[in-house]
Amino acid sequence: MPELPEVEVIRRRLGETVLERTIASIRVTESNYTFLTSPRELRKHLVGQCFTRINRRGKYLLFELEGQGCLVIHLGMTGQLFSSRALSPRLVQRSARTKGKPTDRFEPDKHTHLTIVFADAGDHLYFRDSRKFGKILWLGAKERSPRLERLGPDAVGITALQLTEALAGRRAAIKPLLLDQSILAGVGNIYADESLYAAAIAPTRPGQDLGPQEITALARAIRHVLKRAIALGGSSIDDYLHPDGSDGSFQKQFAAYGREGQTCRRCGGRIQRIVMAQRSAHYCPSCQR
DNA sequence: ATCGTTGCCTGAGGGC
DNA sequence: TGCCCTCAGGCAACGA
Repeated sequence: MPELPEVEVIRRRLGETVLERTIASIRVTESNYTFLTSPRELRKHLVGQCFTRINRRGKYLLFELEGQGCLVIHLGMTGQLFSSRALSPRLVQRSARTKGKPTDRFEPDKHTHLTIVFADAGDHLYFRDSRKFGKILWLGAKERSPRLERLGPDAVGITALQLTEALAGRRAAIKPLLLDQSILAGVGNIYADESLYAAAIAPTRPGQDLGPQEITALARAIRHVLKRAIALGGSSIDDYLHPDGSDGSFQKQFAAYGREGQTCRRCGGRIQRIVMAQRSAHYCPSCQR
């Protein structure tokens, strides 16, 4: 599930595929996919234009057209963005499965909702999203999107002061608070668990009960965990892959997430999984306080 | 204002 | 082998 590090890695690596190339056409699959901006409208804005820059806000990617606005993409749970040159056995297997026939390379399938074709006849860009939680919309230069306006400060640069202000008066547990994109933008379930582990704070602690030292430690842990994950290319579990089809490797470094029943690397205790706000939280009850 | 819950969606994996 | 069930979770919308 793409969170800030995965989205950032895609942002950095997608440049060579999409920047400064004239868009020839936009293809939509059999799609009953819900485009927040209709494909017709997207075509109107994009065809004949070039993306000049890719920005990121939390988990949102913003593909800018100089001065005109941007194509906004949120990957949701299973969204993927990759080049038609991507060679990935996993990807090929999946498209073969959904197409019901064996193929030796990726072919757009029923989950491939959008294809951006460039005029230079090089590779094109696919957006694929089996669970359809992803979002695609056009945002004009002077338009504002409530989705983006709502976002809190970007998690990778979160300061102790920002976190202190955000947590003041919050009775809810710290774990669901970290997942709230209006508090800080970019953290999802994996990195919330990993950050709380790194800061040795239990996910069940009410936000307002964290002391200054704990908040400082937590802010530092969030920044550190996210940067380290970016450096390792993100976490490839389930659907996430790089635009070229390769995998990230941060999943090999998980200390808490997905390690239920395994030994805590810090204190030798046992990692536990509990459910909070309908989501799993993994932590070590003996050293996360 | 804040908090917790629900629904959206489909593939994977377990049990039988 | 195949069927049914449950689970995964980002986010908006909802009710309390």
